[in-house]
Amino acid sequence: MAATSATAGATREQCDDASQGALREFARRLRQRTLPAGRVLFHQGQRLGRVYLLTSGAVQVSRRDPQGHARIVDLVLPGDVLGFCDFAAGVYADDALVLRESRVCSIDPRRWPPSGGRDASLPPLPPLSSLGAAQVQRAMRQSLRLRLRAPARIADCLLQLSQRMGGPDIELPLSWRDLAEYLDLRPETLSRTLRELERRQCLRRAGGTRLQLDLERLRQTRAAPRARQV
Amino acid sequence: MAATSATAGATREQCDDASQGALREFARRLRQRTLPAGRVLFHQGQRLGRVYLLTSGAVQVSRRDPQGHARIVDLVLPGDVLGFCDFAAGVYADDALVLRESRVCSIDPRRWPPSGGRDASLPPLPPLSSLGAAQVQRAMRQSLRLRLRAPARIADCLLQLSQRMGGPDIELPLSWRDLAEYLDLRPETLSRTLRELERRQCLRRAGGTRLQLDLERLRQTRAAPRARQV
DNA sequence: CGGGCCCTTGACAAGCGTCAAATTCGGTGG
DNA sequence: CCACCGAATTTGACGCTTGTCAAGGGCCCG
Repeated sequence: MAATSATAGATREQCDDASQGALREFARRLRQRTLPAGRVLFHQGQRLGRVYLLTSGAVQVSRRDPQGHARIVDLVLPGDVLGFCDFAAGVYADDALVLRESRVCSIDPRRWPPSGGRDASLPPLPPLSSLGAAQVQRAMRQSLRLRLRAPARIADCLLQLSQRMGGPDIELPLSWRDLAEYLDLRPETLSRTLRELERRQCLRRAGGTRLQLDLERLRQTRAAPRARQV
Repeated sequence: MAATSATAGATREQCDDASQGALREFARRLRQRTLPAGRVLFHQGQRLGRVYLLTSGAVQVSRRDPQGHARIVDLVLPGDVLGFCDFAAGVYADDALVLRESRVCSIDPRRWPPSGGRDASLPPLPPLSSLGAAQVQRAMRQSLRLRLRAPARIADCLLQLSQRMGGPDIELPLSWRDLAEYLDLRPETLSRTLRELERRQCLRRAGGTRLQLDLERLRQTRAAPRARQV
């Protein structure tokens, strides 16, 4: 049972992988900029000028709630699209902050696909819409993730990170505190659950936010049913 | 405090309203089909042919989890876009089921904007991308909703329904059981929380899934902080 | 050295899930 | 029209998960 579930999870991952890989492939044919950590890509309320495609590094997207507290609503990893959700409104609804030095393609939606991308020997650049589709997928995955219990929620997030970073040894692009906020957990709960995952040998903490993951055990944790089956 | 929060919520609603209203306006210029309740719009795994725009009725989107249990991941209301998330993959990832007789515009992404829509006296039809942006917005709202406690989560959902249905008296397009599943609550919890909302005079149940809402009180419930502020 | 922030741990409480059972409701057949 | 069935909903009792509060340790930086 756990085995089949873990397999199904792996299938979903591969699907994600394919999509991200394709976007990264396309990104290679575009002009990229390198941005230092701490740079702000865009502010809430700013007029929308660009849609971004991340090829390395990490970006966080946060939104102020009515109480004025900033909530991290999205974590953008290599291969992800950023800023698309504000396309229709014409105004950015969130703040985007570069967490680690990142390489991004800055895309002007009005000039897509770019004329520089015309090369008959290569497959055509995807329509702008398919970039949007990638962002819907990410938002949907976060919705599904929030329906999991703390251990599975964390496992799903770490598995995604390991895919994008390309290996089982990763360093988080944000603090534990911010990761907790992104996963809608309290820092105390995250800390306790990590200890529990460590006890189950799903991962090892190697100083700071560095982690060594056991992908197979993490998949089992993610696939563990929310409760005893009826 | 509660007042400002409620106001901020109203602003978000108006923003949503504008976007949905715009899409509905555009939909009026397209050919529409009427679909009876129970009709399946598309199946998981089916090759993607169309993107849909709903102008009346309601559609649910569900996905099988690894245990084979269908989870309702999206509720599509008038003015919403449907099926866009599968654009890039070319295959539908979910099942879409018509809950109530609905009118939909069926959009072929390869032929957009349609030549029939060319009329110099009207504003141009929006790019396909902006339809995608609308769906990202919806997925993001569901993510934010799942971060609320049960009473606020239900209040947010009911407020959205009342907007789209155009008044404080609404009839849910799905059963309580399915609404609970959509909101990631157990039916028991939904039932108990509804009783509590009724006690607070946020709503009255008028038989079956018919409801009379007190929008102002619901906004206050939604805006109530998750916990005592530090 | 001192202060502040992040992370951790413990104790406790609240919220929600789980189970079991009662009740309501819609539809069906007599 | 009424009895009956099954599914949906409701209610109660209870327990697990997570949030909350308080306190302490480690680390960086002034």
